[in-house]
Order: sequence, then structure tokens, then C-alpha cells
Amino acid sequence: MTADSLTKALDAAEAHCLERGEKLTPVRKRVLELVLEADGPVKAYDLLEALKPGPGSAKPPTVYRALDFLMTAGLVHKVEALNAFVGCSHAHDEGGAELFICSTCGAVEERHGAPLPMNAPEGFMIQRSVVEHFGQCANCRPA
Amino acid sequence: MTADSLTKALDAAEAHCLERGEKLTPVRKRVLELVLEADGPVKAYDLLEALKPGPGSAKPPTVYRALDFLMTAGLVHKVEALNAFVGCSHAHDEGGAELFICSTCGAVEERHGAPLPMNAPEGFMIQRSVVEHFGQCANCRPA
DNA sequence: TCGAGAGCGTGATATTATAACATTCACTTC
DNA sequence: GAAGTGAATGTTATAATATCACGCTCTCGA
Ligand SMILES: [Zn+2]
Ligand SMILES: [Zn+2]
Ligand SMILES: [Zn+2]
Ligand SMILES: [Zn+2]
Repeated sequence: MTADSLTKALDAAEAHCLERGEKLTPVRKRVLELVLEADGPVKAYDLLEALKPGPGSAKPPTVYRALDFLMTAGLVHKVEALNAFVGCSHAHDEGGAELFICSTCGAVEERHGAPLPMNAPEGFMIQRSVVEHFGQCANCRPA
Repeated sequence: MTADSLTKALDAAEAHCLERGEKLTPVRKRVLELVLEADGPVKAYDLLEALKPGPGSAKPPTVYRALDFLMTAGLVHKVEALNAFVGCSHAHDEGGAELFICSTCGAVEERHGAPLPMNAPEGFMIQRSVVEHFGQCANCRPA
């Protein structure tokens, strides 16, 4: 992600939060920036490290609170199978994302558009779906 | 799960392992039994507690090793979003399961039959998929 | 002025998982 | 049978992930 598109994404995120009546505070914005800068899924404690050039500040709750906020706002997704987080450029409030994660280079592609399960149990009402595909992206795919 | 069907499942699991040239040792069998007995997803450290009526034995590696074995054998699935484990009565070596987990009663329904994503990125080769749906089962669904 | 609530700092702790090394045991081979 | 081998397990410690609980500081209006 270029510095320019990063700035744009952060501005868009800020606007998105305001629309929701919430504030993208400095800590939250910084965490989002770090997540977006990363080339792949990023761990909470790596964010924590990155956050504390400052002296005392930045303990686990700081980063987990920010991540919770960003996830609720639809700006960040958690990769459940990795305990890691990825940025979302779509800022969709609703609907889980479908993630394609390259195990080799770490690149993450995100798709939306409910891959509605044809085979849900009768009467099951889905509230949240976790869909994560792991494999090789086109670049890393063995010849 | 009835005591009878539990016994059958364990016997079937044992046969399944033998076919694969592996052994369902007492520890592994006991862990599988505990997972199958549970009405829903079960946590590793709950298994650990259940394992140690015995004096010293049963430390974390014991249960994690057993779970790794059982997952590789296709007898148990990990619910990534819960850090918990569910038994699988199908014993499918290949292909991830599609899980429907009731957030109210904890019941887990499993479906197979790859709902192949229509919208995978061009050239992406999927090796493993995590598909977990959370919501309300027919019984727990609000009127 | 003075709550009320959001956001955040801080210390402690809970939960989940693995590393590293020793021991046991079944099985093979000499 | 003695000795070697490898899988499984026991054991100790620690790493990695996540949350609780409490208090402080703002801002915003009543
Ligand atoms: Zn998204
Ligand atoms: Zn790749
Ligand atoms: Zn299964
Ligand atoms: Zn239910």
C-alpha cells in the first residue's frame, strides 16, 4: 500500500466512523495505520511493539480495545485461524468477509458477497460467518 | 450421544486409525471420548481437567498432542473462532468441515461437500478452508 | 459547577499453546 | 537375550494470546 493510498484509507476510515457517530481517536487511527501498512495478517503483540516507541504507554488492553473498535466498525477483520488481523478497505458494517490467505507470502485477498451455504441445517439462523481459505496465491503457486 | 453410539464411534475411530497405519492409544482414545461426550465445542484445558483424576499425569502437551493426532486423523475439528474442539463422526481425512454452531445451546452441526467459493481470486489454490457459521439453531431460534 | 460517560493508562491475571528434554515401551536385529 | 531404534508419553518451563479491574482525564451538556 502506497503512502498516498494509506492516507486516503485513513481519511475514509475517519469519515466512516463519524457517520456512525463514533470517533477514530489517535490510538485507534495509529493501530489502523499499522494494520494497513502490514503486507499481511498482523499479530496483536506486534502492534503492541510497534506502538511503544513511547516510554510507558501501550499495554495489551490498548491494542485490543483499538482492535475491537476497528472490527466493530468494519475496518479490520480478525483471521481466526491465525489469531491475527487484517485491514479492510471496504469498511462494510455488515456481513463477514471471505478471506483468501496465501500461506507462502502472506498476501490476503478479501471478497464479499455472501457465499450463502446451500446446506445449512433446517431453521438455522446465521448471525456471523467465519470463512477463511488458506493456500497459494497466483504468484506463489508452484509451477 | 448415547453410551452405545459413543462406544460404536470409538470403535469406528480405532478402525479408522488402523487403516491409516496409526494407533488410537489410550490417551488419544480417552480424549476423543471426552470430546464426543461433550454436547458442544470443548476447550483444551477443560479436557485437561477431565483427564486428571489421575495423580501427576495430564499436562498441556498431553492433550494438545492427542488433539493434533485426532485432527490429523479427521476425528476432531478445531473451531478456530472459539479455540475449541468438536468431534467428527464422519472421520473424513480430507476436506474441511462446514460448521454451524448455535451460540445459545452450543450445538454443532457439521456439513461437508465443499461449497466451493465462486469468487476465489484468479489462480488461488485452496489447501485448507475454515468455514464456521454462528447463530441460532432451530430449537433456540427466537419466535 | 458538576455529574455522566467515553476513552485510555496501568498492573495484574487468565487463557491458550508450545519448546525442550527425559523416560518408557514395543519392536527389531544381532 | 542384549542392544538399538523410534513412537508415544511424561515433565518442566515458558511463550503467546487475551481479559479483568481500577482509576484518571477528558468532554459535554444539565
Ligand atoms: Zn472487509
Ligand atoms: Zn503468495
Ligand atoms: Zn468432520
Ligand atoms: Zn441452539
